[in-house]
Amino acid sequence: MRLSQTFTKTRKDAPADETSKNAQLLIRAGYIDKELAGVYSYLPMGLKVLENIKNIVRDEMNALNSQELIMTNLQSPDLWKSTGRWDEKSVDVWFKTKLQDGTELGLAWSHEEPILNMMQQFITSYRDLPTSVYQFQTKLRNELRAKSGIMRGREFVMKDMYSLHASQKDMDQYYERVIEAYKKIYSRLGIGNDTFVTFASGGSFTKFSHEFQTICDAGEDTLYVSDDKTIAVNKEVLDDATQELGVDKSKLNAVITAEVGNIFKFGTEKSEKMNIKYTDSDGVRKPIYLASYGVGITRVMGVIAEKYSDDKGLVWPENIAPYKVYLARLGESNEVIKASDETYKSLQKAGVTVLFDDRDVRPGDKFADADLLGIPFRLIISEKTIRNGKYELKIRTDETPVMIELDKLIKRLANQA
RNA sequence: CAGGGUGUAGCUUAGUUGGUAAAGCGCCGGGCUGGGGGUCCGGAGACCGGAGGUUCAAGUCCUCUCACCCUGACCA
Repeated sequence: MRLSQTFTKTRKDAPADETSKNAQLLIRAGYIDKELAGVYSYLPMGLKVLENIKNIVRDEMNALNSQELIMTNLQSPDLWKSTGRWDEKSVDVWFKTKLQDGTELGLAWSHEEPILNMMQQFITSYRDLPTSVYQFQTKLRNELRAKSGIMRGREFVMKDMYSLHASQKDMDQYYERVIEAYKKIYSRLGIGNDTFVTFASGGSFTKFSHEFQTICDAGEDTLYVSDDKTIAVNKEVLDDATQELGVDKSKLNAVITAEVGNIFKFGTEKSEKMNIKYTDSDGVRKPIYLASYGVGITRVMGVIAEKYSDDKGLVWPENIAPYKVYLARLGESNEVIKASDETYKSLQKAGVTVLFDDRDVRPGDKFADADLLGIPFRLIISEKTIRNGKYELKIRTDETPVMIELDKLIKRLANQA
């Protein structure tokens, strides 16, 4: 993409009404725009980041043989009434609306009931199990208070997966595979080392659920972690969980974290309430075992923005950066224009995503934008680099650049997909 | 939802005891520049969140209201 053709602009000042680091940086860089409190639009480059995160998650879900679909945002109250979750005393984040004829509708804050109801049409026999489906969906939640930029909004993107099984054992085994897949996801997203699988409250269906919590100052949770990082317990279940695990809680250290994923087993509780059943090999109708698995996609983006940034701006991990290279042309001579145009084409041809700063602005503006946007590699083409016959490459996190030949450069950048 | 705070140009802000709005950034035109948001000249851009009230006169005082932020509560 040529920067001269993008409509977004960077800015020096963050809006006064944004105090969270993630929103300040993302708005300054032109990745997102605030529409309402807790409601953000994703602009072209922000969307690229979001899609990159989704693609990593999608990849791992597909590897679990889960099938992607997409459910609706308008929901019928009937299903939710069957599980007692239409009542605002039970679920206090509902947005509710009406059709013109007065029929009540709910706006999707979750999709458990609708997705399971839909699945019942197809899953009727033990031969149909196990199966697993997932989606990336916009959830609408009437939170009393939105906060922390895109980390806790009233409208956000979530990946939710649901697995259906004929037995507890099968569900347990799949659940373990999902934990491993989640670990891979967070590792590929660049936050693996700071993300813990934790024991958390299981709500009414199971004693504990597992949360994936990432160390982040802007987070809302407190985790107690063992020195070797193998045990992590959410504060809300500290006493119960340490007792269950036989761990001395005084040996655990508190850290502030943000919840980036939550998985839990419903077992047969929910399918019994919703009457979701299959016919087993013995001809008996039995409730389906269910488990569900979420990843807060937009929240992950916020957490990464919080964690990977410095005083100059964002520092995207390579896997999710909107572009891999920021190609800055310094100078407006025909020679420099020609050389940079050619490099732009060569990189694209090699499959390297490039944001080409072809604007006629001062070098300082380009350096500042390259840093603020957080593109992993900055490549400079100028009279100087042309004279040297080499290109100047700087990694976002490095202080000093290196000089490199084009073929080596392309090899280096193209190999890092 | 409770408590606290803030609304003035696209953004960040200033605005005195009430007298019809000022600057920086950004934007437009031009000059000098050209490796870390440079500089100079000229210009456009705001019915001061909204409604009502007090007053000869309201950005400023009063009432109501809306929005946004923070702390807490809440958070399958």
